[in-house]
Amino acid sequence: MKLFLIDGHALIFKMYYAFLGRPMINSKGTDTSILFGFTKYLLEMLDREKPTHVAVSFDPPGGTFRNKLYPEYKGTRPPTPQLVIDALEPLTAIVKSLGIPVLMIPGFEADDVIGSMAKRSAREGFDVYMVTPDKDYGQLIEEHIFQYKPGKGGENELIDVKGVCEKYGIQRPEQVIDMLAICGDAADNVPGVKGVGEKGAAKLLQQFGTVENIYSHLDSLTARQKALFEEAMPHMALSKTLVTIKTDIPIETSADDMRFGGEFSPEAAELFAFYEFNSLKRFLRGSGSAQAGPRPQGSPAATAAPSGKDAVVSRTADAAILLDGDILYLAGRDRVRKGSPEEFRSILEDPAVSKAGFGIKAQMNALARAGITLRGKLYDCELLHYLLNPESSHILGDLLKDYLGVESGGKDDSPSELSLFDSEGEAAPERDFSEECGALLPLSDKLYSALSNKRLYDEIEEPLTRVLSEMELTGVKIDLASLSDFAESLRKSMNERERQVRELAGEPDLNLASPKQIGEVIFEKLKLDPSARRRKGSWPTDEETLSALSDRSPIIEAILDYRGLRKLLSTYIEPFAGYVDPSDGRVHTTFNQALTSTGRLSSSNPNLQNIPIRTEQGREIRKAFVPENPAESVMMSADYSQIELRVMAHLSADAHLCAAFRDGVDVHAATAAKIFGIPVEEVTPEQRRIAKTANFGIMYGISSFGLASRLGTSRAEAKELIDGYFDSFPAIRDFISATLRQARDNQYTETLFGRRRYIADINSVNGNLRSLAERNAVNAPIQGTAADIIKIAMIRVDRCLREENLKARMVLQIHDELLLEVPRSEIDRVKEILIREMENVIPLNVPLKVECNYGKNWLDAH
DNA sequence: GACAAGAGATACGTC
DNA sequence: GACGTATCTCTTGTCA
Repeated sequence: MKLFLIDGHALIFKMYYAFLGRPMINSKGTDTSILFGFTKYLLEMLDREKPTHVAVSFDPPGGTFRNKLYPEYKGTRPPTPQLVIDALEPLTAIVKSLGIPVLMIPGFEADDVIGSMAKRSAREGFDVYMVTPDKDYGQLIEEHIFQYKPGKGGENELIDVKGVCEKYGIQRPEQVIDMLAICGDAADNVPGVKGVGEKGAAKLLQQFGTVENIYSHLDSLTARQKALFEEAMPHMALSKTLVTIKTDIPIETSADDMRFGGEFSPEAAELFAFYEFNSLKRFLRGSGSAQAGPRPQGSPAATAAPSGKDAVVSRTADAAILLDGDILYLAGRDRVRKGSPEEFRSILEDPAVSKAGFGIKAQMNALARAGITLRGKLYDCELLHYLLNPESSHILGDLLKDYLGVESGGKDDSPSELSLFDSEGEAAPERDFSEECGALLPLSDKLYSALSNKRLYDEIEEPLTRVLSEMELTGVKIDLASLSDFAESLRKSMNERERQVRELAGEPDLNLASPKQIGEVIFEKLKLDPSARRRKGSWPTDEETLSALSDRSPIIEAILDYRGLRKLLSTYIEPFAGYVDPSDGRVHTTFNQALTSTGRLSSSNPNLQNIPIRTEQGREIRKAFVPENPAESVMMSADYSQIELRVMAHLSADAHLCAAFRDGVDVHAATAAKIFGIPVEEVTPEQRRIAKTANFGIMYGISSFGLASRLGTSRAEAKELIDGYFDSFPAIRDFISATLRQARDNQYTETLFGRRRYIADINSVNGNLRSLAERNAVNAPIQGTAADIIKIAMIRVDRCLREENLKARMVLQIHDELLLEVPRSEIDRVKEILIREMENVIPLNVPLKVECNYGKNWLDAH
């Protein structure tokens, strides 16, 4: 892993001087020299060095701790040129638009931030490159920390431990501190020992090691040197402090926040157009709709740069919106307005006005239905809070209370009614939400500031909202006519089964849907299993229990058949008619983006993520998912092959599992070969099945008990299998222990992209709770990373389809699968896009593999 | 005491 | 491991 930490101020100054004689002025008369030079240098460096992680640090406005220690610090410098001051805000916006976090901590200079981040990251296993011409950084260099020094004419110098020691004639890089303290620094107005320069200092340091040790041996110095050092004595400690770069300031930004995927936000294109960086546009390949044109009122800088005074909570959105029925509330920082959506159309559609809100997707859909496109960056408090803690409840009233101390709501409102836009989409009648809307701005500021990994919001959840909104609005066509034929035959079989069961039971009025009645018949009347015990006062009649009794009586098979048929009819067939929108004949599900604890989406009203596929009869239902016009379009499905197992292979870096995926072999068979210690050709289907169950079981953090029940073996055998598995794949055992340790220490686990799930019960004294927590702890990063990956893929696929003006539309996401409706003329192109974008979301230790097929309906698309 | 609404349990579909 | 839905069954609330 390669982390580039860029000293933003140093680079700004470098560019200031570089363009001093020949400024670049754009068509609007703005001097863009520094912005252009900086951006060009940055992009070229990224392109050349291909870092995996990047961050830029700027000095914060206002003084630092050094000024407090020594008011004359940097006191001799001429005032900062206005061009440099003016460049800071726009550069912050540009850097952020390139997907690079800006590190700025009040009271500390960029070098302290970089020093602390460099040391921390080196400990975390990074090779760190500090991009700066400043010689002070030499003190930070160590085995995995380098100084990357921009030189003249595009040449860059890489300084390592050996390099810095040779340069100053010292033994250790830390001695740079002593060196600077002795020599002083005219630019920073650090006094040092007057009369002793680099050469003299190097000689003394070679002999004595440190400034302190020199003072202990003053008598060994020449008389002149002794006098000079004695004179400098009173301020030497201060000099040393001033030149020592801090390496221990806590920085919130995590490694994942700095991950650099070469993905630039659409704002980058807008900014490049605005500043007329025409020659740099080539770097923005495939990065969003570039809407050229001027940006009003200085946004996005307004949303980007934290003010020096209030850096803890930065301002996020420009306006807040809240749509309640036909009333739109629109809040600025000073007042709230109320009116019809149409009255606020221009603001709603203005991409330069960022908006705070709560549950924005539903409101975006409602606006879209009114012909209004909600544009601009969104700060959805529900989503932000979901990222902060996915498992807590996200209720606006509660958030206002918890984060702002605002008791909102009229006297008549019970707190639960404050949950706006619940499934009914209905808020309390005649309630005025002005107060809530006004509070959304400070709330979004706080939530966003509280987020440790902002990229997860900025680059995944926020852009995904629009994609999901589009998908919901598009909907999917269901061929009700074909379903009704199928339903008729199912109903016949079901009724026949019902008749059989009642006859075999001798109960003409038996309700087969009642587990209570079924239990009584099986265990009390027919006594099919005398050894069975009631659990929690009722007889167990689940499929597993009943299947075990299938040879005792034909009634068992008939009951199970009945249940299967009934499930299909009542869950997947009969309700569909009610979900079809009469205006377009399509079903519009709702994707809940802020619900699951792992980061997956869920689908409801209806749930289109659990349409049957396993059984022959169930699969039939998928035939009803068809394109709008079969002559023109097809259904296309693209699904990740074994994504969670691949994620586990990556996270654990297990050599065998990774190799199996890289070689493209059957992983379950390879697993079996390893566990059973036999050549892969000799693996039997049964052994493969066991290995497959084990693979999934391990991922779910399954217990020996759970595995035994899945495999239908004893706990002892299952335990043996697990042990054998871990012996064969020790890296996975290590991964699980490390994950559990992390969960115990932090109370949370994280996905590859930094999505957190809190594991509250991980240290519980209740064994059951603790075991469940442990399984959650292991499962969440795996399932969650897979969820992050497909979310990113959806955003990119959506972008590609737009950029190429394709008519193909995503209609469903089923966790590891995307379903699209694709015009026949676009089949090849869309297939190419799907495979490319989905497989290349992020490079892992193993390849991501996508299967893509199409057909006249969803079933045929597999 | 009848009825409705809500909560919880059970079962089962998907990934 | 993560979900959503249908159904039954029991409890609680409301009204006469």
